[in-house]
Amino acid sequence: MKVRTRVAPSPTGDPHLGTAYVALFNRIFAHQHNGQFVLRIEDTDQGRSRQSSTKAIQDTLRWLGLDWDEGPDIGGPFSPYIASERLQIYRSIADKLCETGMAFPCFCSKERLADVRAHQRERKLTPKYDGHCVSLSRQKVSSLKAAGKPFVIRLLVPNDGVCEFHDQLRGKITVPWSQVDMQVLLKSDGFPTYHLAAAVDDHLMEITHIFRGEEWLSSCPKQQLIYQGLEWQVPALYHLPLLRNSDRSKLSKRKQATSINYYKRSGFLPKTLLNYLATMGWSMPDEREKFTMQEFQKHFDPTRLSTTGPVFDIDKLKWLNGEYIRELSLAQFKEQLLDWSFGEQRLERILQLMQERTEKFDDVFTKMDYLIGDRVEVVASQFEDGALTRENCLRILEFTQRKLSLVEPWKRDGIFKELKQLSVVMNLKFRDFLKPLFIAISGRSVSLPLFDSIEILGSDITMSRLRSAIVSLGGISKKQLKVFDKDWQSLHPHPLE
RNA sequence: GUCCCCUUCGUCUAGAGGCCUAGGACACUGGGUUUUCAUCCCAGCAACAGGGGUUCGACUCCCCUAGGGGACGCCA
Repeated sequence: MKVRTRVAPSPTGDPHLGTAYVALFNRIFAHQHNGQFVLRIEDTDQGRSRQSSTKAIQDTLRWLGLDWDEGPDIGGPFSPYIASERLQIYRSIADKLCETGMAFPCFCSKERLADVRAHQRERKLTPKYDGHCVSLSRQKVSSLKAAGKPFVIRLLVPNDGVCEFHDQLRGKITVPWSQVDMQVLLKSDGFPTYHLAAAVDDHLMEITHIFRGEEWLSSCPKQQLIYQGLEWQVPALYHLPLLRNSDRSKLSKRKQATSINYYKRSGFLPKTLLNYLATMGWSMPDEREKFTMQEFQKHFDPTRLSTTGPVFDIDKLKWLNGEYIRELSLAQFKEQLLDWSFGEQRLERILQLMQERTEKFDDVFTKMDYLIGDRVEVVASQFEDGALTRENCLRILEFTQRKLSLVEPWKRDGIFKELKQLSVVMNLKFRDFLKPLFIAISGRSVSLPLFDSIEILGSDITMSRLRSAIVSLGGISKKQLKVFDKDWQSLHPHPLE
């Protein structure tokens, strides 16, 4: 049997560990069966999709060694592999679904929908579309369209009965249709939603097996409806457990570093990450935990996949990485270390800052240490000797995180502008405002220029240092976070997001 | 709130009815090797969520409860 798998990330934000996790299993399974592994970019959200993110996803997957047989940059027999270049396809499928009565145009306003959902929540019902436009007559539809009224295409979902579908790891799953929303398939901007795009592309690209996150389990009924409406064969579905934070919630940026680049910049080897990810929810028959991708491919067996959500444990990741580091030859160690520390022009960037601040060569390395490796651990007392209270420091660190998460591109001048403006609206002297940031970023109150440092470190490391500084200061309580949220709102009358 | 999924040491996991006195790994603790540290070696700590069934026998099968997670968007 011909096996084809895919990973279909949306290019929003930083390349996520979850993407690598899912890509790994899809790729290994396809290659184990002499099949193809496809990378497809689902940029179906015009508002949030970024070109830069598409590139970042490809770069990091390649860095990990998770390269693909067909994809946006290398093409393939089912080109194009970018959703936004396939709009015509989705539209014609959506039309087809409308013609056969599997879907219908909906002219409801967002306000009305929000209203309906609010009422349903009040009455403790599952919030979903109320069927308002289901039985619009053809004449009515064409006159509304002619009048230029914006509309979406929705999937028609049965009122009663149950949906049955199959997950390879969990077996038969049944969901009452009454719980399934009449999902939008085509948005008013003419773009498909992920549900439509994924179903259509998977079919047209002849995808046979899908390994994806468990978060998609509840949308299976909708997808199955699309498949059945078109008389398409549903691919074999394997819903992998979700990677978890240490508190067992779904791995999230706020609680833990989720960006693959963070792990790269922290000095983990690609093979460590792949090996570790492979042990999340899967185990070798002989229980060995350290293995190569060749060994993984040889022994991978989806029936050994477990369904409980594994906590992503950095301690164990560090141990594994140590194992791999120690087995490097000295030459390899040297080469890889130098590339990691000074690659990508980093040394030049740093030395530019260093030269004018240097009197003797032996000053250099102690001053730039925090840009190369991890900074020293910070303690609360370091923040306390200035003009700011602990709470103010926390507020600055927290707001800086929020500000920086919106900065794009990640360049010194833009970062400066944003933070300068933040200090102004916070009504703080810039000097005072910067103090906790110097400590958080460099571990010292005096260091190389802050904004250059932040640019050189990159967003992932910067964010993690800010987060770690917040922890060192005792963290932000729920109550405090509420206060901060309010303050943040008042500083930004026109929300940035 | 509703629906769906999940439940073995703190964490990752082995376990497909008797092999379980529940095994391994990380972390932690103690000891040994080593000029220090790290590595390495040895030892220790530590779990079947609870309750009902089924069975001669349940970590393994079924049900209930509890807990955790996810989904409920013109996000993916």
